[in-house]
Amino acid sequence: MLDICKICCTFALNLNNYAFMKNKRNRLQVISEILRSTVVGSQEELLKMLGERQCEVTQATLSRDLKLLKVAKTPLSNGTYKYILPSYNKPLPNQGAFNTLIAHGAVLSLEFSGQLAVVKTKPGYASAIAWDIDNKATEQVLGTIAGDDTILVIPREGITREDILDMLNVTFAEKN
Amino acid sequence: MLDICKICCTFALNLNNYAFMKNKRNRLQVISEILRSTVVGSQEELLKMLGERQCEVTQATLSRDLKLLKVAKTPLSNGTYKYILPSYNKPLPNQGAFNTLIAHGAVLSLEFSGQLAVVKTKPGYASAIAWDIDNKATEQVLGTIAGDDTILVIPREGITREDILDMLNVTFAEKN
DNA sequence: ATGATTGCGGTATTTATATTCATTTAATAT
DNA sequence: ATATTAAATGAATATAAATACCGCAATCAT
Repeated sequence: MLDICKICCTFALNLNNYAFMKNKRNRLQVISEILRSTVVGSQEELLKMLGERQCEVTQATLSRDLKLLKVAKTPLSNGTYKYILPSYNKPLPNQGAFNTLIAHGAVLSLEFSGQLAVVKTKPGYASAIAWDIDNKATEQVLGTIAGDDTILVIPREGITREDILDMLNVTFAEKN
Repeated sequence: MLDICKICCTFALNLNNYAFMKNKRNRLQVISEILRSTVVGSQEELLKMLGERQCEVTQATLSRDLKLLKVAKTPLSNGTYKYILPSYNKPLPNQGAFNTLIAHGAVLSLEFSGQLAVVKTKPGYASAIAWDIDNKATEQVLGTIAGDDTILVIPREGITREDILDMLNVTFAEKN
């Protein structure tokens, strides 16, 4: 007897309309967005930002949310701290070049063989794209080896195909 | 007037002899090792582990150390937390000749993923080093694939990580 | 319906972490 | 050596973050 909660449903259909929403799901979304686009150094700070976006909660809830989202707190070089989303929903810094290449059809295919991934590219493009992958997915990828039109991607230990797919999906998604 | 601190020098040469060391440099090293090999959820916990390794400090110092090392605290799926090292100061997996080569700068790192090993080198060095490996380690190594700055080493079946490390140490010992 | 169950979220609190301040220790210059 | 400067550290404290506890509201099972 599957019955869908009307409220949840409503919100599910309005994921991007933050104005009048005050449920968890949306809040998590908002938190993600903020953390993706801003350097936030404490929960209090984040709390304030949430407030500005009509998400009024307490620090306790925020702490729970961050735990749920697996947001890590990491020191920065400038002596401050930053909350960062886990890699699979982390923005790839400087997405420009890589996506442009995809958009232009430089990346032809992606296939897996066991733990390894192979990216086929237009001739000559491999090293350029491999460099991008190296730099944007250091968390998932141990290294890449590029020939002329083929890149071998070696995921880190513990990284699943899904992880790699997620990582690339984010990238691929951006092209549209 | 460049004069090298004798103590630092000593310690630099004895990075693995923790027994009698109680300086910062070493402690950071120890902390790295612990975090690399253990799930640590709080500074207190880490503090205890340090104590067991003759690094007795206070939480204050530890906090500063972690900040220095840019260690992030991240939630795990099981509801606990973990301190994680940033990827760029990940393991220099062992000591010895190979590390000397690392120190000399041509080989930047060696990491394993499953049965495979990936060697990172300075740009342009990969094929040269791969060639050496190919020729001197046919017993352990099935083959290598070199890009510009990355070598994929494919060990033969039954060859352990230890074997590979030993091989590399032997192979590169002669070079210095 | 009605009681059970679950998940969310706030308050108060505990626990954990960062920092200030004072002191010691080590490096550098004289 | 000795003085000077800088780095490292501990004790105490301030700040930040996690959680125990409670109540509420929504769903579920009967």
